[in-house]
Amino acid sequence: MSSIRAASTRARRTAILEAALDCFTTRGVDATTIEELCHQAGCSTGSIYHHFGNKEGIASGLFLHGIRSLNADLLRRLQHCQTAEQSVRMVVIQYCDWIHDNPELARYLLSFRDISFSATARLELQSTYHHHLAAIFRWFRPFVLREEIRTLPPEAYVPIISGPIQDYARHWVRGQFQLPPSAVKDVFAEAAWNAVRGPGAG
Amino acid sequence: MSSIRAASTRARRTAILEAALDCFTTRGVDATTIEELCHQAGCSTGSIYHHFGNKEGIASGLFLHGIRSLNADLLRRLQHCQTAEQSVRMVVIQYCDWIHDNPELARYLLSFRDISFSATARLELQSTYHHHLAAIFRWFRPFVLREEIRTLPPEAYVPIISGPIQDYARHWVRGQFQLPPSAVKDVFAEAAWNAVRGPGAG
DNA sequence: CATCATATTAGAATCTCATTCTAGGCAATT
DNA sequence: AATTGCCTAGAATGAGATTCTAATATGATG
Repeated sequence: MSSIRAASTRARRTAILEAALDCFTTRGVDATTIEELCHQAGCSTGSIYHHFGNKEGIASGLFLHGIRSLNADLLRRLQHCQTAEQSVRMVVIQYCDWIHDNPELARYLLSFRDISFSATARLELQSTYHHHLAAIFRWFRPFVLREEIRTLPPEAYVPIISGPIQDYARHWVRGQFQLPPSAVKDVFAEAAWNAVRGPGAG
Repeated sequence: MSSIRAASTRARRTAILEAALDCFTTRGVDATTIEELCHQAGCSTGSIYHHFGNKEGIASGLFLHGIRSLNADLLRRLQHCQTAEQSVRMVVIQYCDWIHDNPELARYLLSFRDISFSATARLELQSTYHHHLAAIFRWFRPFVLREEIRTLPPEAYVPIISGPIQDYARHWVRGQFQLPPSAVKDVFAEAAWNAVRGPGAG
C-alpha cells in the first residue's frame, strides 16, 4: 500500500541520499555543506533534518544502505553455487562484480571513516554485520563438516576469504593500483580458495 | 644537530600529536575541538595552526606517523627471517604484535578511512604506501623466483598476506570480535601461508 | 654586543556552517 | 469540513574552525 504521502516521502529521502552520494564521493563528507545538499536534492534544510536528524545521519544512512545492498547481493548469488570451491570463489567474484556495477556506492563504502558515526548507527551496523557473518557461516558449514573447507574460528572465515580483495579495492579507489578489482578477481579467488581449502577438497 | 629551538619545536609537535591521539580515539575526530587540543597539549590555537595548518593536518599527520612506524617495524623484523614461510608468517605476526604494543595508535589507524584528507596528505600517504609495497616485494622476490611463493601481480602480495588480519583487526577494535588479534595470529599466519605458498615450498 | 630576520606563540576577532526554531501547508481520517 | 499529524520552508542561533595582529624568543650577522 503506497499512499501519495508515503511515496513522496520515499522520493524525498532517495533524492537526498542520491545528492549525498554524489557530493560525498566527489568533495568528501566534511567538505559538503547542508546547503549544497539542499540545492542538489531540491529541498530545504528543514526537510533534510526532518528525515535524517543530522549530517551524520545522512552519512550513516547511506553507508548502511550500501552495506545491506552488497550483503544481500552476495547471499543471492551464493544460492546458485554447488561446491565449496565455487562458493568461496563466488565471495570474491561477487565483490568485484558489485563494485563494477555500483561504482559510486562502492567508492563511498571503501573510502569512509566510520569512527564518526553515532552510537546508534554503529549498533545498527554491528547488528547488520553480525547477521551477515551468521548467514555466511550457515552457508559454509556443510562444507566445513565434510572437511572440504578447513575448520577455523567462525569469525575468521569472512576476513580470510574477502579481506584481501577488500584491501586491494580500498587502495584501488584511491588510485594506488592500476588494475580494477574485476581484472584481478581470479587471482584473489584462487588465493582465497587456497587459504581455506581443507584436506577433503578435490 | 639539535638546537634549542629545534628541540622545543619537536616537543611542541609531539605534545600536540599526543593530545590528538588521546582525544581522537576517545571522542572521535569530529567531536574534539581545537580548544580541547589546546588545553590538553598546553598550547594556544596559534601554535597548533602554525605547526599543522588545520585540523585535518593534525589528523593526517598522526595517521602518517602511525603508518610509518608500523611499516618500519615490519621491515626490521623481516630481516631476522630466513625462509619464505617464516617471512610470510612474520607479516601477520608482526601486525598483531604491533597492535598489542601500540594499542592507541592502532585503534586510530584502524578506525579511520582517509577520504577527508587533503590532496597533499593523500599524496604523501600514497608515496609511503608505494615505497612500502616495493620494499616488501624486494624482500619476497627471491622466494618467488625459487617458486617457494606463487607468482602473482606484485600489487597482490600485501593485500593477500595482510588483508585478512587487517580486516579482522578492524572489526575487533569496534568490539565486533571477542578475541584480540594476538589470540588468532597463528590461524591467520597459516591462512596467509596457504594462500601464497608455491609448488617449490617444503 | 647590537641589530635584524625568522620561527614561534598567544589570544582576540571573524566567519563559515551545522543545527534549531517557528510557522505554515497538505494528505489522510473522522 | 474539521482535525490530526507528517512534512516543508527558511530565518535565527550558536559552536567552533580558521584568520589576524601583535608579541616573544632564537639564532645569525655585522
